[in-house]
Amino acid sequence: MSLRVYNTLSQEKELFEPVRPGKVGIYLCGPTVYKPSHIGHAVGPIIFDTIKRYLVYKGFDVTWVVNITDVDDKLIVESKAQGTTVYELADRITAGYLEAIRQLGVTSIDHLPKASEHIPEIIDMCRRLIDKGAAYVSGGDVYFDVSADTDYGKLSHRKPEEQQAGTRELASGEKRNPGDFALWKASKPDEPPEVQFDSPWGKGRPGWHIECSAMSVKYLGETFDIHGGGMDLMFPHHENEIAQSETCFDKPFAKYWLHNGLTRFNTKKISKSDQEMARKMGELTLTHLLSKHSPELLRYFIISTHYRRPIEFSDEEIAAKKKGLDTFYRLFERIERACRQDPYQDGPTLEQAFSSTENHADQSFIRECLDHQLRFLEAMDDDFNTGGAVGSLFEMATTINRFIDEWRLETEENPRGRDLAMAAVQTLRSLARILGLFDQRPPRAATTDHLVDDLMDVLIALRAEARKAKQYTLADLVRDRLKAVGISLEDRPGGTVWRRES
RNA sequence: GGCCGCGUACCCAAGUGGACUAAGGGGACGGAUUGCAAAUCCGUUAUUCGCCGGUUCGAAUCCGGCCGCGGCCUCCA
Repeated sequence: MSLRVYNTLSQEKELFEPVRPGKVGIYLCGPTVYKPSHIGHAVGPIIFDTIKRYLVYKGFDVTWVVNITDVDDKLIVESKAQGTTVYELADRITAGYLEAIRQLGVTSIDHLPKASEHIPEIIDMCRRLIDKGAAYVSGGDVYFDVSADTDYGKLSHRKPEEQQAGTRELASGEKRNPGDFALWKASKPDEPPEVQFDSPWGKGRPGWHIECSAMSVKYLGETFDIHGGGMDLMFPHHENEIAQSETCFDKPFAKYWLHNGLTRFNTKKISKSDQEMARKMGELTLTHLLSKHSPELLRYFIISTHYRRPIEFSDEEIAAKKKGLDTFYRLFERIERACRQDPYQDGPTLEQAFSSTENHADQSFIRECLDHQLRFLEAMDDDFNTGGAVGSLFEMATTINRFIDEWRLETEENPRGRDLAMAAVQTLRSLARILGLFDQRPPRAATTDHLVDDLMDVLIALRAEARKAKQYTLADLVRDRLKAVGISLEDRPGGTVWRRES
């Protein structure tokens, strides 16, 4: 099977072949850390974490870089407004961002370079561009000369002269062309000292795009495989990165450009600065969402749609997705009861344990599960189609549930059947882990107070007595009252189990 | 105005030239199971993929036009 990825450069799906055989370099544009991260900021990290996991699964040696932009106009404005320093603000926001994505299972980032820690590299790159005649100094600023890049616009498929360039007034009488962009910005007198760096052109700070070019070269080389980011970054940010880097090194920059769709609320892009969005922003913040929903649910919500498609965020949709996730949690609980083994403990998969079985009844179950596995992998090979992959996990869950039903594994001793079912669950988990799901048992929503467990045992025992005596009114009363306080009872073949609804 | 993306059932969402079935989830309805529920399983819920044309033996899928929604061209994940 071969991996195909959609490349924004060519606007079609291409066969994925890394620049250096066996090795893959990925650069993802991270946040500018001036305000708390929102749900949209989590999409890139979650998708690319999944992409890296899949590439590693396929045997590639992957290096993944996510930048932190901590020197920028917005940070200067915001830190002043808050009466703090640029770095205090940046550190605080960065910490919140990293903690949020860590909770969301984004664990595979290799480097998290900060712009402020790469000033020498940035200055060096500016100097090289000036030496090449592709950039010019003007009043302490350094601008990239867009006309020096003959194929400028190839990523976003637009020509600079066709844009509404006249609308952009900026304080840039010094630019030769309206399309030229700042590589280096001269410090203004009122700017905080911590963002005034020495340079050959006087005190100043990096422009917006240059840090990505400088840092990607440092960690991934002049040419690397995958560059990612939100679709809103295609122009001008990514376009300018290409212009700088390719002009500087005379080599192709990133081979594949992957752009994720934007998260929307009420059909509008989250982070848009209108009043309605401003009012809603607090609720769309990662910190707030993580206090309301489990990280696994948020990750599953994002992963259940193809990454290029825009996602509409709503409480209704989150609630619907939660019910889907519960299907898997219930299956794991069921397996645990039937097999008296922890399904979150890694064990042999079907392929590992039952590759050559003679039993006919076993064979059809194994074949069915492996067929779902194949579908999962085919979906992932098709431009990381996580939505399709999730679908095959549901089908595998149904297959396993049916097997448990048909073989009555919950009530009848059947060691072989239980081994098969457990191995199938391990197969499912081995795939889900590529998506970053079901790696660990989700923490119990309730308090872990043993008194609650003991009291529930008492109630269930009393209700069992009532049922035995056919006092169903009483038995149902217990169940209804518990339901009202958020506890549901299930009378299963092996006994009554209870669950706290969260 | 230019460039880009999206439009599949009640909702979410795969599929992007022919097979398998237009996946899967939520919801609703019916059945098995259950004392009744819950959970689980089985079945039903798109003869049709925004609209109109075209190409083709064959189109949700390719081409053209139109309509609707959104993004970018200024800071954005």
